[in-house]
Amino acid sequence: MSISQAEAQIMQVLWRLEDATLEQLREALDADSDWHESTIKTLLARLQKKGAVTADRDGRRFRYRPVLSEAQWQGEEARSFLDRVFGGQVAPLVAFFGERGELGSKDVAELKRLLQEMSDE
Amino acid sequence: MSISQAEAQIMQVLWRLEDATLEQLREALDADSDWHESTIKTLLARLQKKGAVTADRDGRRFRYRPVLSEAQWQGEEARSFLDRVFGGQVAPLVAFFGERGELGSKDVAELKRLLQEMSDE
DNA sequence: CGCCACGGTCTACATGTGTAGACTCAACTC
DNA sequence: GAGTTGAGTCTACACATGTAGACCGTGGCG
Repeated sequence: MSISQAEAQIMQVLWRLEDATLEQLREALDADSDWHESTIKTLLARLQKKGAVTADRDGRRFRYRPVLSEAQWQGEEARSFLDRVFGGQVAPLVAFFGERGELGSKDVAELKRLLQEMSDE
Repeated sequence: MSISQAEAQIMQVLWRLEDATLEQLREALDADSDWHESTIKTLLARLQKKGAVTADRDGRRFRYRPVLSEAQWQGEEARSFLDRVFGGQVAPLVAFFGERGELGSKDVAELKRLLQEMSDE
């Protein structure tokens, strides 16, 4: 099952903190979202139901821990995005950004370095 | 306004054919989807409402033509995907696929060529 | 020992989306 | 000229999602 955008925001925090209580989540999310506590609770419940996080009792509260890893999620998202929008190929995506001049020379250099590394192995 | 996944499938056909009647769409879509005619009609109506296609009368039927271009759509999708999943950067995406060994040597070569071109300009 | 607060669960509701039937209107056929 | 047929419009409905209130149970405080 795939997780929604709002759910992913919760996951981002969990990936960063490794695990967290509701309170920690509330604090962490306070910065970039203005969700009510209730909303966070709902999203957590949905994530549990989807099997993306587990909740282990820790005293009176629960400690939420990601089950779905960030890399796994990124992989799924990237795959479905590329398939949907760029026919499953990475090169056209890069070409696309290149053509639009959205890759600065620094990005180009960085990418070259990456590719060099890859072909060295 | 953004278009949904099913709507994008309709657009794919329109981008390929430049413009099309309902019948042509039905035929073209018959291959990869098993939508009822009604569904196609609904999606077309929604796309018109969103301003992504126009319908010009051509005799008794309408000729649908894309307003939203494929490149525009790809750009929006790519931007939102990268922001959401890879912090807005292309390099981490490429690195990600690289690490997972999902880039064959041919892909790497292709990407290198692209980058070479870019830095030549 | 009873109460309160906080965490957790249930319920709710609007909107978008996938999917499709029902209805209508104009044009081509006989 | 009237009926058929296909194109287009309206209505419908289930499910996911974003957002949030109501309620409930338990542990810590006084």
